Amino acid sequence: MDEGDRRVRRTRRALRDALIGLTLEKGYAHITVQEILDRADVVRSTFYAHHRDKDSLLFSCFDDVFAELARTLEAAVPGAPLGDPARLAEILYQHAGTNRRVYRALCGRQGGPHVFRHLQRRLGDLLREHLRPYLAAADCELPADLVADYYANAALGLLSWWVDHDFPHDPAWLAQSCRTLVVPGVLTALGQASPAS
Amino acid sequence: MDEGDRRVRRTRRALRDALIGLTLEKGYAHITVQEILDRADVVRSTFYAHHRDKDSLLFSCFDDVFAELARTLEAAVPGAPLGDPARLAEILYQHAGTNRRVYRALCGRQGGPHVFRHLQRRLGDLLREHLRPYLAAADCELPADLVADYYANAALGLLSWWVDHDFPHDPAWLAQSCRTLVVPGVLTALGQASPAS
DNA sequence: ATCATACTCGAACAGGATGTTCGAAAACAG
DNA sequence: CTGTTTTCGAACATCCTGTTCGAGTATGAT
Repeated sequence: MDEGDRRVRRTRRALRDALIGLTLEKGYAHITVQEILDRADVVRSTFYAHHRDKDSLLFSCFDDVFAELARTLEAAVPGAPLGDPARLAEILYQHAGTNRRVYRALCGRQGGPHVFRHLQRRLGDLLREHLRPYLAAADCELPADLVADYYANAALGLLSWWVDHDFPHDPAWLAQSCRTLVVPGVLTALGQASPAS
Repeated sequence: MDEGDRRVRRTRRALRDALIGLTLEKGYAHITVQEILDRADVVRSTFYAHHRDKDSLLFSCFDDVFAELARTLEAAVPGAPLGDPARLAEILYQHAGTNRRVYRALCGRQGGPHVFRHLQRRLGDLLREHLRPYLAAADCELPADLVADYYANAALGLLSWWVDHDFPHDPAWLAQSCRTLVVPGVLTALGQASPAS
C-alpha cells in the first residue's frame, strides 16, 4: 500500500484502466470483479489488498479525477469572490473535454447510474462550497442549499447531455449555454436583473 | 400472470411493498432477493414466475407510479399549448407530495442511485415530450434536446432537494421556486424577456 | 551490490446469492 | 362443481465474493 512503490502504482493503474474500459463497454453494474482481474492481469488476492470491493475501486478512480478537478478549480478561481457564476461550470466542462474517456464512464449512459449519482453528490458539494460566499452576499428568499442544488443539477445536466451526445461544439459553447439557461435563474433568485459581467 | 386473478394481485402487491420498504430502510443496492421474499412472504419460485430479477421488480413498481403521473399530467395539461412551463413541474411536485413514501424510495438518498437515474431518464423523456411544442414554436439557437434536458434535470433537482429535506413547505412553494430558478433560463433561451403569465 | 522489506502471485476455500426445476396442494373463475 | 391457474416447498447447479497463506520476486534503502 506504499504509494511510492512502482509495483503499487502499476497495479493501481492497471485496475483503474480495466475498470474504466469495462465500464465503457458493458456498464459498471454488469462488471464482475473477475473480469477486472483478467483485464488488468492482476490476481484476486492482490485486488483485495488494495480495495475492499468493486465500489471501493470505483471511488478510488473517481477520487483521482475529482481531486484533479478540484485543484484546477481552485487554481482558476482562487478566492471567494467570483464575478461569473458560470465560470465554475466552464472549468468543469474544460476538464471533461480533456478527459473524455473518464467522463464518458462517469456521466455517460454506459457508466451506469451508480457513478453518475455519486458524481452528482460530490460535485454538488463542491459547487455548493464555491457558491456559498456568492449566495451569502445577497440575502435571498430561497434557501441557499436549494439554489446550490439547482445550480449543480442544472450544470451537471448540461454536462450529461454533452457527454451523451459525444461532445459536440466545445467547452466554451457549453459554458455559454450554461450562462443562457441556468445563470438567469440564480440571478433572479438573488434579486438581480442582469448579469454582473 | 393473469392480472384479474386475486392471487396475482396479492403477490404483486406484497412484493412491491416489500421492495419499497426495504429500499427505504437499507437502500436498493443492498437488498437481496431473499430479503424481499421473506418480507413479502412469497416463495422463491413464485417471485421468478413474475419477474426476471430484482431490477425487473423495481421497474415494475416504478412503471406503476410513473404511469399514474403521466395520466395526471395528461389530464391537467390536456393539449400541446401550455402557458406556464413550470406547470409541469408543479404537477410532478403535487404527485410527489401525495406519494411521499414512494418518492422517498425513488429520489431519496436511501433509494440508491439506480432508481434515481432511471427516474431522471424517464422523466426527462416525459418532460421533453411535453415541452416539444413549446420549444418548437420559438426557434431558439440552442438545441431543443439540450433545453429539455436542462429543464428536466433542474426540475428534478429541486424535487430531489425537497425529498431529501423531508418535504418542507408545500408543492406550490416548490413550484414557485421552479418559476424563480429554472424558468427564466428557458425564457432567455427562447429570446423572451418576461414570463408569459 | 547487497539486503531486508513488502508486494505480487497462485491456488485453494467457505459462504452466500442467484435463477431453475418439478410435483403436490391450494385458490380461483365460471 | 370442475378444470385451470397459481402458489408452495424443497431441492439443485452455478456463479461470484471475499479471505487465507506460503512461496517467489521486485523494490527502495544502505
